[in-house]
Amino acid sequence: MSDIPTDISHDQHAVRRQKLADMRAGGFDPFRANVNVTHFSQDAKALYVDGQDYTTAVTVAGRLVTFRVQGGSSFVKIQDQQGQIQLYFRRDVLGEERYGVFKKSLDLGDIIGVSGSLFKTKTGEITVRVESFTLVSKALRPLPEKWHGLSDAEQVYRQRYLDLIVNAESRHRLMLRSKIVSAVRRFLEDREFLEVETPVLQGVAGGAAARPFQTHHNALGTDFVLRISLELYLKRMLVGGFDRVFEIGRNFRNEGVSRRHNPEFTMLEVYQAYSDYRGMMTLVQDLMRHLVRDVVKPVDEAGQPTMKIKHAASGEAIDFGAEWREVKYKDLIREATGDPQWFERSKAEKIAGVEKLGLSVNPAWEDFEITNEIFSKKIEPSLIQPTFVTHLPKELCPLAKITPDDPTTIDVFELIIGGMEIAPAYSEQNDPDVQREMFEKQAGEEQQKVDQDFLLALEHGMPPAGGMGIGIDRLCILLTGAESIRDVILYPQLRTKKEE
RNA sequence: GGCUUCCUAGCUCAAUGGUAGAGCAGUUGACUCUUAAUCAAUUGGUUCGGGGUUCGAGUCCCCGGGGAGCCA
Repeated sequence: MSDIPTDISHDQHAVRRQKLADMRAGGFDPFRANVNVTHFSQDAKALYVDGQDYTTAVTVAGRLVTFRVQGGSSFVKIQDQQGQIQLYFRRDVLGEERYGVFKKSLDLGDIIGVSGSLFKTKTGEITVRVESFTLVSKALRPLPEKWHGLSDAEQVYRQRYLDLIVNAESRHRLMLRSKIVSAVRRFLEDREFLEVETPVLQGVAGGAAARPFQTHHNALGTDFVLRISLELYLKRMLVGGFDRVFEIGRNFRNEGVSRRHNPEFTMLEVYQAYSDYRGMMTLVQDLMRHLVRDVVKPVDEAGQPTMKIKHAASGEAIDFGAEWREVKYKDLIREATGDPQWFERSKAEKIAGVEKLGLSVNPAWEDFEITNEIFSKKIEPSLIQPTFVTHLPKELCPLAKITPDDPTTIDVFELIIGGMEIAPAYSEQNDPDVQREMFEKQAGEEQQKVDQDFLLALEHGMPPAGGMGIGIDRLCILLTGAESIRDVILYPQLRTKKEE
């Protein structure tokens, strides 16, 4: 049958191709076969009634991940979306010929469907005793090592499917991401938020300060940029009378790649009319606690439900259940510099102060940029427990309302968890004249970057509103205890490999 | 973009500048309740690519490719 010349016996690809060729020569082509699956693996196991062996029939399918042949009986495991299930093949059940096919033509990695009945083994594992099986896809390439899995980072990212097959942690983490996104949708829909979709191709990259990707539309003869933020189009929805809207979508920023940055990343933005930044505080806290309690469901050492998740980078346990700290930006700066009069200091004094903290700044920077260097380099990374930083300097964001009793700050918060910015939120600026002034000041020489169409929309009247953005990737880093954004993105951006 | 570091069999990893090895996987055989099954035998290498130093390079040096970490 499988007459494999010894000179290819070392080449697993060649051996598998030979097995496929033999099968086809024998009249069976796995790539033309299929199976009518009745259950996923765990659902099938749940059907088993204790003491009632061989009474429940199931048809399950999946990838062969364990292969243990011992003469006339064999145990194998297949893996599907729900996990693994053990199968028991016996010569006296299947007959000499089919059992021979099972032993000779199947390999680890093949995808098979089997029909049989459930029983429990001596060691207590619910197993399918196979009465018939079909190969429905031949794996021509071998799986990575069964015990250590795949650990080469490059292969994990470039061939994520292999990582998902052999690394249970990755499978679990990336499935958890799906569940988190789904739960965010349901949470918002339950509160009457409408999900909308706004343009990715935009004429002006608004809503944030970042370098966009450029592209071109041939038929329109127009240059476009890929969006860097969802903000300005969602606010137009508020003008249009959609009072509670959100979008979960991809943003693109043409900047560095790091453990916390991927050029394309997923943002959630939420806008709620007649709310403000304080309303967003309640919303995000409720959302995050819901995600921890009902989706991530962490347990402590004793196996009891907890609201704490271990922060991979610091090893500290982040407690989502405890009261979240709220602190003003300026107080954090005064605390970090040990200078109660920091904001009254001259620029030269500020530069000296920043350098005393071991940071270097460009003397051409504005005062607020110098101060903000302390925030982003010293303060932010140290805020591991959930912290609302409020009343940021107005220069940091042109889209928020000025604080009524302090014209130098804005009514916003920045939620920091695990040393990362997770969610900024504002009381949204809805005064078209103030907004125009802020935009023009920010654009400076580049007035063409002002989104005039958005300002026109504001002139039609936007209700007062609270708005918030949440970086979904970073949220997933936190909630899954991942170390890098690449661990929560299925296909993180890598260099394309050049052919020799 | 800069600095540091890594790239060895399908996978996970070894190898003072001196004959490239192991485990898993593969191949052949034994084995009808295994759990990283076990037992016996056995195949498998352009050491990322190119150049250099050396009697001799996986190892040292240079150029290039890719990954990771830190920085910008």
